[in-house]
Amino acid sequence: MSDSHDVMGWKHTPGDRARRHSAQRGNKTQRLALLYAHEVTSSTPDPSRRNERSRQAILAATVELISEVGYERASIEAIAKRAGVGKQTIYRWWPSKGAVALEALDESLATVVDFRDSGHLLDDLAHHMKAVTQLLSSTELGPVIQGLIAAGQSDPSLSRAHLDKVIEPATLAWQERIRRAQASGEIRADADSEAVIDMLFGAMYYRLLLHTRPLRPEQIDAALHIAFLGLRKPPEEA
Amino acid sequence: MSDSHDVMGWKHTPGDRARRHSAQRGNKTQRLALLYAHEVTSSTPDPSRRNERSRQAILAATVELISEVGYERASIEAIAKRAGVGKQTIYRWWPSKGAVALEALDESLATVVDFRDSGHLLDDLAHHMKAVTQLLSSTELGPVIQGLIAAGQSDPSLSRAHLDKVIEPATLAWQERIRRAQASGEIRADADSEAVIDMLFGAMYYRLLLHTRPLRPEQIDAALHIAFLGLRKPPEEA
Amino acid sequence: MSDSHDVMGWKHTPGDRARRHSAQRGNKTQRLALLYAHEVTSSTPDPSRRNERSRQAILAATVELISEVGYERASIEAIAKRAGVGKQTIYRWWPSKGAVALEALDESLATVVDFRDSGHLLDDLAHHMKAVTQLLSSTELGPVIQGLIAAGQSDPSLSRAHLDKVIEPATLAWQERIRRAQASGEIRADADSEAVIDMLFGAMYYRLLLHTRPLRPEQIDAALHIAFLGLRKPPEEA
Amino acid sequence: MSDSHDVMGWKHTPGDRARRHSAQRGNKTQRLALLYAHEVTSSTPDPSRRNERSRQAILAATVELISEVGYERASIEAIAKRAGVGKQTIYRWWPSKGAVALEALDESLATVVDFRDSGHLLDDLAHHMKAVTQLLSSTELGPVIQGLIAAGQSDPSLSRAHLDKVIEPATLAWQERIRRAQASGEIRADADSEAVIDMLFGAMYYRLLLHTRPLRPEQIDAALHIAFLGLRKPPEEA
DNA sequence: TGTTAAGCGAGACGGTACGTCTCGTCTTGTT
DNA sequence: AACAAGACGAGACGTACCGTCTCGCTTAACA
Repeated sequence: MSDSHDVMGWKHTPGDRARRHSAQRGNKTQRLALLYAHEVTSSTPDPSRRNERSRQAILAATVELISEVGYERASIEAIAKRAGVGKQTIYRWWPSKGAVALEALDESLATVVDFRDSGHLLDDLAHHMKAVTQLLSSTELGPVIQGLIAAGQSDPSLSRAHLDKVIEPATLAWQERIRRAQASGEIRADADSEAVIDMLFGAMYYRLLLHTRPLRPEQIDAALHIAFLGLRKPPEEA
Repeated sequence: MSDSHDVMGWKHTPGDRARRHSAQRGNKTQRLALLYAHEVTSSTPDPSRRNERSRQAILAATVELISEVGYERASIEAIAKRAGVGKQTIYRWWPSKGAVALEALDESLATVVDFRDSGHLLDDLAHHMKAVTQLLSSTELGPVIQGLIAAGQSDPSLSRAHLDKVIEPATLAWQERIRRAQASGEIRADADSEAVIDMLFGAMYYRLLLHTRPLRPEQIDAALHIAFLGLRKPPEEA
Repeated sequence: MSDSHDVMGWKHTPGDRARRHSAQRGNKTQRLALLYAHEVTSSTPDPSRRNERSRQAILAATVELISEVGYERASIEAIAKRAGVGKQTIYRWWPSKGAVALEALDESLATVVDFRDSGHLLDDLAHHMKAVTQLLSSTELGPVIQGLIAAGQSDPSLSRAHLDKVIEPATLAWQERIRRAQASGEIRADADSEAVIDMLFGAMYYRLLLHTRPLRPEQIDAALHIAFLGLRKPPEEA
Repeated sequence: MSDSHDVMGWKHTPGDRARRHSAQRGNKTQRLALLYAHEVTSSTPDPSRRNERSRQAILAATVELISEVGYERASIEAIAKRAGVGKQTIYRWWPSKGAVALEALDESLATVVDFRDSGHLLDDLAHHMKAVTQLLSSTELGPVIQGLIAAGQSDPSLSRAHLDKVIEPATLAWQERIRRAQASGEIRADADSEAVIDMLFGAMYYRLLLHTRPLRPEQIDAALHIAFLGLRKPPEEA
């Protein structure tokens, strides 16, 4: 199971690797995995023999290079050279540059983006969205994310993986949070939670990808202001 | 002036071409342009001698190829071959594949997207946004737009040109329209018109580019519903 | 005809190129060739547009590199770099490193090896074989020839081309010469001319390829001595 | 001494292995060898622990693969896989593919080629050369020998080993035999025995390596006919 | 009405990067 | 410690396109 190719073409499930390295060698999980060994194709590499040092060097080199020369011009060849690694070591574990970039992003992300429930939806949304804004504008990961989305336009499996690992975990959590706020009467009940997310996150990504204006935290406040009060003329002003 | 390179690197101003072709050959405007010929670099081509048949063939081949094999895999080499044209004829008039795609998009666009003012902002927005949704989801131009935005992530001049020709004309018009609605008291006055556009258009592009869910007209209604009423619990429900 | 692929996979007949360059542009031969243009496949390059400077640079770089680092370690990549040429320019005109080496050898050969008929077979053979010996021992072309024969062991078409262009023209001429000497009564009539060539040339190539002893002109005299007198004990000594 | 690297880079002297296997494990010869162990580098493997089954499998797989796909395309990787052996097991005991092929050839050879002295030089030469011809033309070992000589062009130590193990034992023996025939008056005394061998063996290898014509036993007779009688017109015919 | 200069179709060119292959070494766990 | 297995750094392979260039040809504007 942990060895089989996933939708993205990855030859392993990156999460398993982390678990492996945090566990004792030769433990039960390891032996269990061997029972499924017959399921894998002959060309599938063995994640338990993977060189963690190389993996880290590749991920680091990827983020560095992309932030230096941009996503497009960061070739796999250059990444390998910078990481002091053979090209094949990249191709062995990832199906494309995008997959490497996504894993690099994923690793950096855990610590960056939070999710908290203070009981006040708007405050929490503002806090989260400002963190995301900062991430998207950052010199390091901003270009990685832009490049990832760009590459996703012509690589459905990369787009899918990006959704699964990065986008949906957050959006689904927020949709759930919104539905709870509707149930508790904190906000109106007839709003489509998915549409709310599309609008709030969309506003950020629209600026990021269309380059209309620079992404700024103030934008978040303006957006939440509108989302909360609505455009309709307030009755008391009538 | 019509011959000088613009921000995108175009060797002509596409608009001039249209004007040229609607005018008689050899008229005064033409001759005037030649007076300025000494200002341009020696390699600047003469738009008055351009082969319109080739230009159309290139634009058509570009849209066809992109919709068939995707933006990335539609190489300039393949476009030239499909159009029955030499590569140099493309490089002579456009600086990049993206520039060709943008011009192709621009030509197709005029007829597709409208802008009307019925006096009812929400209705007009809904009408426009549904037209845009249809465009973005279309088999022909959808991939062109996606590819254009993707390419824009690593080509600022393309992104700029896309903004100038396609995005901003619409968004600026809508921002103006919103401000008029605020002035006339149709909607509340304290909403940032730019943020409104970011949210509404962002909601569409977010789905288009992140591939969370297919773009649907119903989504537009849900978004406008939220934008108009807001999330705040209506006082009468309290 | 002159444009079609030959046995070796060459995209042209090298000889034609020479003729082309010695002729006036746009002459009859040129126009005639166009009549046969429909015979060539779409991917066949057009020899009349070939860059002679590049061709010469490639051939020179090939010989240089091979004599410096040996045939095996002279990669096409390194040849291209040394010649200041794109790899594709090599692959466009030759099917393999061996083909380049063979053409380089062929061009150098014309001036090197002679064929003369003084009326005295043994003298002429000695003269020719010593020239060949010198060639095979030379620092420049020796390694090219060794490499060519080595590569020919696993590339039949290269071996074939080597035979056609270099080996057989000489051996067939000598076989014919031997037969004439038999007819004229200069040497005995019952010797198989082909076997004679195999033995004389074989003696040189045997040393070259098996590395038993260095190739030396004296060896030629010893071989011809045996070939002429034979091993049989002369009757007068009995 | 038996453990030290030889010219070829072998980590053992193959002959010792044979001796070892014919002896009881742990006998005196074995223990004696160990006394010299300190002379060898730390990475030198211990031949007494060598797995003979693997060695045989490797040699067999090598000959098989080469005869199936040719020398060039028989990679060490493929040989290891076919032999059911780790790559390191090959690299531990041989310095190159050629060394493996040579040992495989050497083992097969003992039984194939004979050397006899019936007192009639020409007959014995004919017999031996026809056996060699058969060997060189065989589907199994022919390609091995061709490949070995080809590889020898860019690997002097392989060429040297080939000479030492295969070529020179035979040629030296034949040179000696020829000298005896000269001493006994069986053939003329002024022929260079080395040149005779070069011519007779060269005739076979020339055909093998240059691919002028298929190797045939009849060729041997023609060659010996010439070598014996010589080309000179016999006086009695005058 | 012939001259001439630019656009054109075609495609060769010097390059870069691709994704694959094999090399010879290194690492891991088994025998 | 040799072994089977195979990951690793290295780098060449042959291909696909890039953007520039050069070649004849066609096609106007001018002379």
